[in-house]
Amino acid sequence: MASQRKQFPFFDFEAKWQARWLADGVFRAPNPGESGFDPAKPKFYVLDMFPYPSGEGLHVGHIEGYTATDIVARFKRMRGFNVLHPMGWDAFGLPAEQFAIKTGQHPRATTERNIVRFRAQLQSIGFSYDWAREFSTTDPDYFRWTQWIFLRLYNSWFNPITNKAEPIETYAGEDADNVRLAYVAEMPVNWCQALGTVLANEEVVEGKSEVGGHPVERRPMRQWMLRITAYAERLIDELAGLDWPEGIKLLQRNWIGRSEGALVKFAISDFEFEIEIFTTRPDTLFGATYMVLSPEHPLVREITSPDKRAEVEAYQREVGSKSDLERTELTTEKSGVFIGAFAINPVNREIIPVWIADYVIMGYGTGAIMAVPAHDERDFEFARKFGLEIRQVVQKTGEELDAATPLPVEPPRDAAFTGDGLAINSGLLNGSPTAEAKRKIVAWLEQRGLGRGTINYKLRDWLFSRQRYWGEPFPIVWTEGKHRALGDNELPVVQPEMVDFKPTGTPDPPLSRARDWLNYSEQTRRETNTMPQWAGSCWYYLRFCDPKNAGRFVGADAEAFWMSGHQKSDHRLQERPGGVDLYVGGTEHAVLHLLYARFWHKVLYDLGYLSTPEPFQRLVNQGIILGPDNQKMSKSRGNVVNPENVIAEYGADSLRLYEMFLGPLEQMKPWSMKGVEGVYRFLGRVWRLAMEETQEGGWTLSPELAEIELTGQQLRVAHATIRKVSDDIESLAFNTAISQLMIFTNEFVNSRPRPVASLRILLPLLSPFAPHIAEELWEQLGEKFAGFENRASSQRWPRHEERFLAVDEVQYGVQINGKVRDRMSAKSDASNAELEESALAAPKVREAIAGKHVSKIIIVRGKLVNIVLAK
RNA sequence: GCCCGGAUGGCGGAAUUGGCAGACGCGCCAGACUUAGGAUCUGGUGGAGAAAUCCUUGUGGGUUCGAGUCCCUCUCCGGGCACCA
Repeated sequence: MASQRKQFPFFDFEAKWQARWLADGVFRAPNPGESGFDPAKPKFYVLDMFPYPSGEGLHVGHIEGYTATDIVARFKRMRGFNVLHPMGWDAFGLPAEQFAIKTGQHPRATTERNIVRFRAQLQSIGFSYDWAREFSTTDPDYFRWTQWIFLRLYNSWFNPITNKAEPIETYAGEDADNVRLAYVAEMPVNWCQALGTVLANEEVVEGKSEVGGHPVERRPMRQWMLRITAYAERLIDELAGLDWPEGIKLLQRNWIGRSEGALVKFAISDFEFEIEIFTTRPDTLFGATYMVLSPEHPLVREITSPDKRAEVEAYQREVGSKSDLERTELTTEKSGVFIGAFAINPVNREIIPVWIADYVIMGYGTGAIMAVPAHDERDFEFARKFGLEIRQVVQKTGEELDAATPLPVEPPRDAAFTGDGLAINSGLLNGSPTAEAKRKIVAWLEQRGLGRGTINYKLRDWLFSRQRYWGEPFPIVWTEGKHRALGDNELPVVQPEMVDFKPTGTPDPPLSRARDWLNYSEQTRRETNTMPQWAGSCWYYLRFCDPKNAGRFVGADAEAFWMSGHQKSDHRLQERPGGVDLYVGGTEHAVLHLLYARFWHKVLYDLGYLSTPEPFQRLVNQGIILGPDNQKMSKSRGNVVNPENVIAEYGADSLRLYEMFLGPLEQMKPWSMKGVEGVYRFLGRVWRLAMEETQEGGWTLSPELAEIELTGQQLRVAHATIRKVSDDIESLAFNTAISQLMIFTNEFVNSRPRPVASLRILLPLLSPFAPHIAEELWEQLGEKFAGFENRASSQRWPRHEERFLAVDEVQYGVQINGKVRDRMSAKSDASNAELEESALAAPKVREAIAGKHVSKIIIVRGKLVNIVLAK
């Protein structure tokens, strides 16, 4: 294969154009106020999820998303937009640190080497990034502002009255430390001994670390937390206005997990205590036959009866020693212990037993529930196992309910009924449908101060500290056990140079060994945790707007321009909500990066630093590219396609084109080398539209080229192509855009002489997809023909004209009872009566309808005539 | 278990959103040019059948003049969540 002669000399011109684009700064996007900035052009911000520069280099999955955005960026530029299309590096993280430990090199050194490789690879594919905006999250000039944003979080609180973040000075309560958006808490966290760090829930898969598969245990530790829960409501509500895939919105909604319900207070018999429970089914209060507390619930110690104490403590120990893995594996078998206490049901003063069980968890709601076994599956299972009463209080609608003669109702035997129905056995609620019963009982509880309606969220606060070296240090110092923020003027806080940055094997972070650095002053020590990798990616899209700004995280003018919501389309001024106009990346970030970034963005917006409430207006997820064997690409399967090999064999344009031709962007699809050859041959045909091979094996302009008019058919194809390619790029349907470019090329391949004008149309259309070959042919043609000035990539995008698309004869299908029986052609302006007439005259139709009665005729103009026969 | 998404020729995929299923590409077959073809070009190519014709969008039903597209049932594949009260 390697010896095969190339269809066109991509190896000569691809690198040449890449160098020229860079040297001439063709894709520089000047900011407002800079020279070359044109305020008349509307802005378009098209962003990739920037990569973690691993040692593996770029893979084909990166390139899929990056090519898609590059096509859009190039297209929008040609359409007259100010296009912001940046690239950078998300370079903090565990792999770099682990690799550094293994090889004994500093993570900064290996990171920099990986960045050089990634940059070279991206440039070898011809992406039109504005490289002047490149940065890495590991640059002190960048993470100084990451730390600065952390200080904004630390120095603000969420005011529930205004429903937004405000400076901490506006908080009138006692201890501001209780409400800061960044706070310290002692809590059980995922500790991984082997990695020597805590991990976020998302970094733990089935009880093991996602990286390396090491065991993870729960351990209470003092950690930094971010109060993302304060934004739960807005993070859900404001999804509505975003142009995101519905699936991703749903994923975020489920992750945040909003549920409406009520808090209800149960008094404890013989104690002063009350226990508050959360329920989504207050309408079933009359069916509560026992109560369950989480084993970790603080009141358990207070109300357990002396004779149950030993048993209760044993159960607590047993649960506490279980890993999350064991706890979830045991979902089938319920366990629990009666603690010898009784609660009083506020609606009927009934005395019910209080249990503890690990199916109630401390982190959700109040860590306590009322159990209604007849109408909750878990309670049902538990009640059956321990022989507790099951009392039906909701009747399925459809079952006849006789209000006069209530109700010897059989308790359910095999399953709980969890649906909506009519309340029964429920005092004042009897006969009410579920929704109404909920309203009634909540009002009843609120009147008596026994409870209230509320909304609960699954979302937890974000564990924000890691015991690592290779991350952003916190701009925090500790004096006598009190934390305090450093001043903005003390940023950046840079990690000390360390030779040994291995995990300590204890919860003490590596930075705790940096003696000199650690001592901020005589009395004061630095915080030694570092931030998680997500920190840097929470705001990088903002920094891209103004990456060199030394005085602010992003200049106000630059932010207002690139993140603005006003967007002038070609035809009219549109009001849009603003933010990044197109953001492309993988689904794996659906609930992590994308949620975290929205949270930070809203805080900064609330505090007046930003002009828009949401960062990413339109989001698109590219589908995974599978190996040729239809399996996920992985080294162990040996089915990984290396893009470097593809470029060497077929060129960068073929690689770009193939990844886009493969199928719809958002769909999962397998790689095929044969497919690469297909688009490669197509580019060869494009090349030969303009070029002819010489005796010596070089290339010269084709002598067939001439300044002649396009035929009617050629014009029709050309303008249909302009229209389809334009529409398809807007809707990111690149595969069909490319097939239309193929149709165009096939139309002209055999025309001799060949109109040069065809290339004036084709090359600009092709240039977003295959920019190198388009530039090269444009330049070659300019040697001899007029109308090939500048570069293909800087041409105005062609416009189609409807008049060239018109045809005067249209083919119709003629159906009988919906089945095609014949075809006919008709003038495009033929009347319906004429169409009917000629359809009925079609030979096969006459045959078929002979002796039958035509009951009606349906005409779809331009498509078909359907003759319906009476039965 | 629950929630999303998907299933169309030998293969990747098209189908203006209810209107002639299979665009474009791969593969395959035949031909042209050629010392040669694993280059290029031309033609053919959903299945069955000699043909007329019949069948065909995972399964089974329904709505409609007309269904890949809408509704219901089931099967399989991919992803997410997983005692969230």
